[in-house]
Amino acid sequence: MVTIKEVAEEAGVSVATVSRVINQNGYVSEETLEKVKSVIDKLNYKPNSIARSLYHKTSNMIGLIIPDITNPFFPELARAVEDVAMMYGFKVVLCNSDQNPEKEMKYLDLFKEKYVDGIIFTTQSQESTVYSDLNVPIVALDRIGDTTIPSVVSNNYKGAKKATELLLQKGVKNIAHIRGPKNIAPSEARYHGFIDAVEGKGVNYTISEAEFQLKDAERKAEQFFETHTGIDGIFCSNDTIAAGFLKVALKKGIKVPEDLQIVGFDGSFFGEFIYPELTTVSQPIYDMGAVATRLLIKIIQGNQPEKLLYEMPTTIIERGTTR
Amino acid sequence: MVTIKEVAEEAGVSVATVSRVINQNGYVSEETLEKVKSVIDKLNYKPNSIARSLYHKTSNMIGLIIPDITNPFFPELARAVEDVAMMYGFKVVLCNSDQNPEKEMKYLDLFKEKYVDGIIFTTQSQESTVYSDLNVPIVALDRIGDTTIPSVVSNNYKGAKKATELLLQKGVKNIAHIRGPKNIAPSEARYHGFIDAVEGKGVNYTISEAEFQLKDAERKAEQFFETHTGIDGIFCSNDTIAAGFLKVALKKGIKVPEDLQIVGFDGSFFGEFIYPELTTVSQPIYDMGAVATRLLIKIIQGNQPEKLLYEMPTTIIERGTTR
DNA sequence: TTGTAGGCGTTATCAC
DNA sequence: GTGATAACGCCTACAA
Repeated sequence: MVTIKEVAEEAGVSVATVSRVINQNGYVSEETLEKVKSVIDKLNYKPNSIARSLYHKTSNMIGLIIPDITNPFFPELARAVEDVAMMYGFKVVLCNSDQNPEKEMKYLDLFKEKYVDGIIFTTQSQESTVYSDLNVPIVALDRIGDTTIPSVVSNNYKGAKKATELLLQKGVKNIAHIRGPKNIAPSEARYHGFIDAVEGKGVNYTISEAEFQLKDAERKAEQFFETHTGIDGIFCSNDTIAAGFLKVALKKGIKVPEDLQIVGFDGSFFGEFIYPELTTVSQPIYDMGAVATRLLIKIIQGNQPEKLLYEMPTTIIERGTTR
Repeated sequence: MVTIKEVAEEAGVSVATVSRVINQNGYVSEETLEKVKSVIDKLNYKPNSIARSLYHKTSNMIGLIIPDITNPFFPELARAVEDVAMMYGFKVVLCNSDQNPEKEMKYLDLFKEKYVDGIIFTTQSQESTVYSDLNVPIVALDRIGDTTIPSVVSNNYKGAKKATELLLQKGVKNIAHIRGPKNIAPSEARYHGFIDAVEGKGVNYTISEAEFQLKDAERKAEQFFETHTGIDGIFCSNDTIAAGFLKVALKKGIKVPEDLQIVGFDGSFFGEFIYPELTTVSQPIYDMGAVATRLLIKIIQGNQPEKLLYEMPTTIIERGTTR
């Protein structure tokens, strides 16, 4: 690694002058400017960002905490964060928390040590690690509750309500909702959306529960179809659950969408991989990541956010599992 | 952020002593040890890793370059790298190169600036950015060609051969291979595996090509089924292509696996999401990431790798798309 | 317009 | 056993 000192020597000037050239501040004569620039090129000098960080207490890095990159929801989100951060000259450090508060704390410490300029975190669980006193700009993604932190979420309640209404409007008479885990905020919101769509409408409905995992969904589906008959519409709390129920239904010879209609939630890419293709409530995942990142950068740059809650709209994508 | 100096003052000792306590080297009397430790706890002092990096020219960070985290192959890989790195006290910076050499170079510069201790890169294209002269321990994942760099790959050739032989053994008479792009090494290796399995065996075979993307695969599948009749077995270069072909086949009312058998490659998670479940050649993705990371850390710690090429075995997972 | 020097937080060498 | 102190690479008052 070539240092600023070497550049200075080679150019026959002081390090201060080189520094001025790099940072384009202070006075530098045209002549020395050219000279220094050419030496920088010649030596392929790149300022050491560690040293810079030490001085500025800033790193041009954004820390991103997600539960698990292996969960299909997050790669796109992470990608959006990276892309936008990149555009503004920030780098991203990505960490998987596994919803484990200890791991989360560990990463937060890491971030502080590394002088990250800001943090975006996505954690669907409701137990709150302490984010308030860490004195770094922060934005929450897909999380509600902590009303003091600027948040970007999609409208889970409304999306779920619309999805349920779609099923009813398509003629479903006996509807089921397979809800997600109780301690996960979006799952809760979707449940309420469903309830508010069916309550008082004179339709039969039933509620089951499954984890956001294929294996568990399949297991629950097996049980479900044995104990429930006559169900002709299911709204699942996410696409993974929907995929599990669809699979089991097909295996049992149930005709989809003729005899059973299914709607998922998320707009995961794999919804198009399966056949019939999954009708789903699509979240603007990439946009959510992009909005959150822009918001964070704004705060980093010293501007106050205009509002604390950014609710992003969901859209229904009608595909093969509804008529 | 509380600094070593503040701890020293509070404890009534010099920074040198505090440093000794933190790093557990040099002599410190039992008494001062206790004193300093308690102050560290009380002030919740964490050594600043930027300052450490500056001194040590080391960062406890590993740089990971992948083409695109949005491609289902990579999240698991990234996860493995992170998990193993974590176990050894390293952090991971993840970057998406989009197979773009410029972006790659940019990240490599970033890594050098940040004193990363080592780099793992995965790039399926064969054009080689210059990795040799960057003077940082490096390991290649899923890439062949540059024989000077320690590499971890799965046995694409052998897996493809086995997959093809499986189809033949299941009674397939008219077999097709949908190969991946020509400039991607694994796709090339799988092609050769297929060829070597069918050549001279007296079976009819045909070759088509598709991108590793669902939309393109579907388009190619539409064309394929129109121009080819009597095909009763297809080996696809990856699971995404297989998913596309399966979808179109089902749409056309072709019975799978009765009239058409399909085998994919990768062992992507979504193979279980579709119905019938995809028979596939599974790569030990997580293990590949883990092995590469351990290898890298070994090199970082100054040990020479025993060999330059680590070939990981593939396994066939027979599921619903074969009889 | 340019250079000197102190400081960012930590570690390691060398005195004491 | 412990404490100054120089050094890591860079930036910026302040001096010249």
